[in-house]
Amino acid sequence: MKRTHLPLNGLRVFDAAARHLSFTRAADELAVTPAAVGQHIRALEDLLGVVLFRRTTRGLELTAEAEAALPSLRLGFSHFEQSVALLQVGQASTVVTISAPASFAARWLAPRLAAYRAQNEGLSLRLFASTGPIDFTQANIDLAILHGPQAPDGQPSHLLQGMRWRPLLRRMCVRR
Amino acid sequence: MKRTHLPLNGLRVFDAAARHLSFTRAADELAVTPAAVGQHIRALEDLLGVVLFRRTTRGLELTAEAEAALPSLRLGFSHFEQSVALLQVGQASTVVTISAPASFAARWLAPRLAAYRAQNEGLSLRLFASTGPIDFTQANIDLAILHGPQAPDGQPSHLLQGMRWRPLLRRMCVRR
DNA sequence: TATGGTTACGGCGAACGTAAGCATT
DNA sequence: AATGCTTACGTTCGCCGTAACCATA
Repeated sequence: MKRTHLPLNGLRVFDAAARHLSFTRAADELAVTPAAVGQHIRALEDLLGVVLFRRTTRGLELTAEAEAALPSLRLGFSHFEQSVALLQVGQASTVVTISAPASFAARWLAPRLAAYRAQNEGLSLRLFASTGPIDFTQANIDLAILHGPQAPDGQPSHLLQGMRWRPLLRRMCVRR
Repeated sequence: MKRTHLPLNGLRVFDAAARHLSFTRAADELAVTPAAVGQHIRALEDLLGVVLFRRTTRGLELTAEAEAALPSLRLGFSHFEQSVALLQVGQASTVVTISAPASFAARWLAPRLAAYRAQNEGLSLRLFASTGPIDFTQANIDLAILHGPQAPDGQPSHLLQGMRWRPLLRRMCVRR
């Protein structure tokens, strides 16, 4: 089946139900009702033309087909989790990415940053030298320092040493 | 991020957009509009707090974070595809699973089946000896042969040699 | 002017919950 | 009775399309 048409949500429900061997407990994990789980599994079985579970009066048993497919499915989820984890590297609260003009970064910021780093064990600072106007949609910047006559489009800025220091929050924060 | 909360559909859109480096072409692949793709990507970026694409006026560029996450994401999809393929083993039109009483299978069916096999190169027949009443929700049976005074719950059946031969189609077929 | 991403808004259908039912222990 | 899957039915909300907008080449 082509990637475009994979029943992703159905597969997730299948994985949960198979791990718990119970629609009820799977529903609990997924924060839905058992009926919703049953509907997903039924839809998946109908779509693929394969019975996934033998329904016994006390719980479930996996069919041979389901058993065969589960290892790959779980590998798939593991890779998805890893992928999202990689996306969120730099999102950990201990990593801050700062953009600043190259000269300012070198002469003013870097020395103070070194001291700050020394005092904050475990805090990771990434420093980017900016070349032009900062666009928070262009990179994953947490904090930008730049200079100019005025802050663009009314974003909050603070005067810093005769320069303007602009704590332009990244979109994640700005948007509640 | 926990498996339960992975934004699966968003990740699929991300994968498509990253492969094409274009929301428009990704939308084409996914059979939706570019607006829908943009909405998914935006939602994913907001959810994860990560910018995935630099929007240039002519197309897209991947951010470093996105670049780092893509290999795992694609591995994940590959495993999902393999998993579904495994589920559908036995669904290929060249594989038919037949359930029949053990004695009937051995004495009547097996010899004829052998001949039929010989005449139909590439057709794979799986034969299951049934022990009790057939329940199509209990296994992945394509065709069941059994005997008794009457077919259960009005499912279509054909008289076969003084026994009742019941072509109880599996759910996939019955339900259009 | 053509291309392509962005935004606002409204409609529709899939997904869900509720509640009742059924089978088994 | 208690557990647990199933089914019917009504509702809701997420996804999508439309259409207008904006920026660049």
